[in-house]
Amino acid sequence: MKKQAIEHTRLLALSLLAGEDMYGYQMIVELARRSNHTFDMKEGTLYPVLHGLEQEGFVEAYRKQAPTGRERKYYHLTRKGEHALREEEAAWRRYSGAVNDVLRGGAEAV
Amino acid sequence: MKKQAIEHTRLLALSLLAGEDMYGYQMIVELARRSNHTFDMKEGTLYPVLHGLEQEGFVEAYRKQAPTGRERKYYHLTRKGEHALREEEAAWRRYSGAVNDVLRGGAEAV
DNA sequence: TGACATACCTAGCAACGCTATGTATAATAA
DNA sequence: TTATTATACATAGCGTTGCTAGGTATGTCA
Repeated sequence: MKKQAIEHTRLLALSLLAGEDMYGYQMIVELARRSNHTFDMKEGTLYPVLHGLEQEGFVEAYRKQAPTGRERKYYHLTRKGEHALREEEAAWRRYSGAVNDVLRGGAEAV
Repeated sequence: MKKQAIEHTRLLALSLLAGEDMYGYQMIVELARRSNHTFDMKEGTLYPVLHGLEQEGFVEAYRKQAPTGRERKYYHLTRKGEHALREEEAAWRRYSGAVNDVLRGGAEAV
C-alpha cells in the first residue's frame, strides 16, 4: 500500500483543529461527538500524535487559563498544518474511493 | 478506536473473492486494476492474510492446474466468509462515514 | 474527605503491513 | 541455448501505529 496511507489519527486531529483551537482532552470529546462515538480515541494515542504534529510545525501549542482557573494546552493549526490537512484529505478521498471501487467489484472505466 | 477497526487488507481480500475464486497473485493484479492502482498490495502482505482467513474458515484453498500447465492455489469464499465480508463492509461504511462526518466538521443531528 | 471528572504525559506491548529474501516454473529475449 | 523476466508461492524480520496501563495533578461535588 504505497506508504501505509491512512494515518487516520493525524487526519482527524488536523481536521478537528481546522475549525478552532482546541486542547487535547477537548479533541477527544469532540471527536466522539462528531463521529457519533464511532471514534473513541485514547489519550495514549492522541497526545503522542499531537507532539509529533507540533515537531513537524503543523500545529503550535500555547497554554491558556481555563475559566475554572485551570491551565490547558491549546493547539493551533499553522499554515503548514492547513496544507498538510488538505493533502491528508485528498489522500483519504482517494483511498476511500478506491476501497468503494473494489467493493463495487472494480471500477470499469477510469 | 474500539478495536483498530479497519483491517482493510482482509476486507479487500474477501471482497475480491466474492465474485469468483482467485489465486493470490491474481488477487494482487486484480486489486491494482480495480483500484486504479491506488492499491499495490505486496505479496508479503497478502499471503499471510490469506493463510489467516483460511485458518478462520473464511476461505477454502484448492490447487488447480493452470492452462499453462502450472499449478495454482485458488481460494474460495465460504458461507462464513460471505458473512464476514458483509460485516466488514458494514464496519467500513460506518468507519468511512464517521471520518467524513468529522471532515465536514461534525454531524449535527443523529 | 473521598471520589470522580478533568487534563496532561510516557513506557511498553501488540497488530498490521512492508521489506527483503528464498524457492520454483513458464515465457520471452538475446 | 542461455539469460532474463514474469509468474506464483512463502516466511522472517522490522517499523509504524495505536492501544493498554500506569503515573501526576487539579478542580468539583457529595
